Amino acid sequence: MSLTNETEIAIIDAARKVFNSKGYSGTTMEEIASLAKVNKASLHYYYRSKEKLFEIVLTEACGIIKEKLFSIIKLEDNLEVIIKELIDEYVETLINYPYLPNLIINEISSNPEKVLKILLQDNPSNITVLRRIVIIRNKLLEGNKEVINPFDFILTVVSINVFPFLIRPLITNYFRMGDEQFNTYMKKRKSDLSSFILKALKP
Amino acid sequence: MSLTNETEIAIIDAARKVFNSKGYSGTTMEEIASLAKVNKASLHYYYRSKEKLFEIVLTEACGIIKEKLFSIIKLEDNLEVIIKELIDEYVETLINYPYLPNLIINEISSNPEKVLKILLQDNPSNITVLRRIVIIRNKLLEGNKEVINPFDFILTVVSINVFPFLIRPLITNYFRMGDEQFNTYMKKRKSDLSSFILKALKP
DNA sequence: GTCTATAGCGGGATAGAC
DNA sequence: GTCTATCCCGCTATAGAC
Repeated sequence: MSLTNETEIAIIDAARKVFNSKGYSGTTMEEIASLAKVNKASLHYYYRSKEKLFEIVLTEACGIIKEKLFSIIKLEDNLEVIIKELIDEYVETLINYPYLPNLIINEISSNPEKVLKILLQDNPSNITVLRRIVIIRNKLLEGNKEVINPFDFILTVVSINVFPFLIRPLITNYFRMGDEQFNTYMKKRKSDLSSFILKALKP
Repeated sequence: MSLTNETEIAIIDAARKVFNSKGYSGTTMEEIASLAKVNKASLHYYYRSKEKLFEIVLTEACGIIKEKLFSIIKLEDNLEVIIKELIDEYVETLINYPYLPNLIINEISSNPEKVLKILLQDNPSNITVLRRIVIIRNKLLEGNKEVINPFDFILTVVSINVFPFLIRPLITNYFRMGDEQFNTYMKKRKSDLSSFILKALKP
């Protein structure tokens, strides 16, 4: 699965897009093939089945989440830096990989155990997320800021960052904006959010 | 479509559940029928087609959103009361109608215009949401609290409340909790959230 | 109004030519 | 490695008995 071949890449690229907007059962191999500009049979030649193709897209998505969004925060940073980096990390990742949220949320509602398994594999103790929580807890305690528990805090930050991307089509449609405008808005929102959150944590 | 009939209700109840967890194309009429304990042909007898059945479930869901989540805030309340009520409204509604978030999010990614249309119909100027934004803006200004623009503010509050319900299966699986425990957690979180947000708004 | 049987088709998958 | 043709299952939908 080295993806050196042009056709292979074209298929995966197309698969991501279609799976993202239509979900697993909503997409047809036909549609992926036509978007990738290859023959339907080629999909099976390269990836055996629809299931396997989806598996690859899903695993890849979880990989990005693990790599980009579960990454450990540096211990030496202060809370302000940590929050800014956390928000930055999320917004930039979701702008670069816009198909991530829908893909994962869809799979969570039909196969939560599967998503959990992929997210935790090679990492059975889920060390990075737990460490992140612990580090944040310590930072909160340092400043006597423990009005909120660290899991709640992470959940809140993730919610604020991910949810707007989930309802992006609604927002862009309502305000008649394009994707670039939406991205600009989300980027601008980063600094507003971090000052909002920091203020909430002040003792 | 008066839903006086037991069978009719059983079908709709089943349809909501299946459409929620599997999405439109992931659900089969067969599955709805067996969950409702009626014959497959009865679904067509009562609702003509899968499409029409889904339409009803979707419209009903949007109706709940309009009625419960777009409702106008009382002008005379202060910001603290408004925020508490907003959060309360969301959490209680999502606990009572757990299928709402997935259903809508799914449809947003495939048919954003359709969702917008249903949400705005009988309400073309989208007056309640706009009024809510305006009221909150005024309340923010009263207290000199305008660090955040009111649309951002609404988006943040909605994100914080809705997102956890979207990843509920992940949370309940990871922490090995049941739905009741999850609901208790979300209820407890209400007061934490409102003090968190209020703090963030302090000048 | 509820059942069984079946029509009809869309879509995943494969065979086999090139 | 890429194409066309085709198989075949599963699903929506309907006909028709009861």
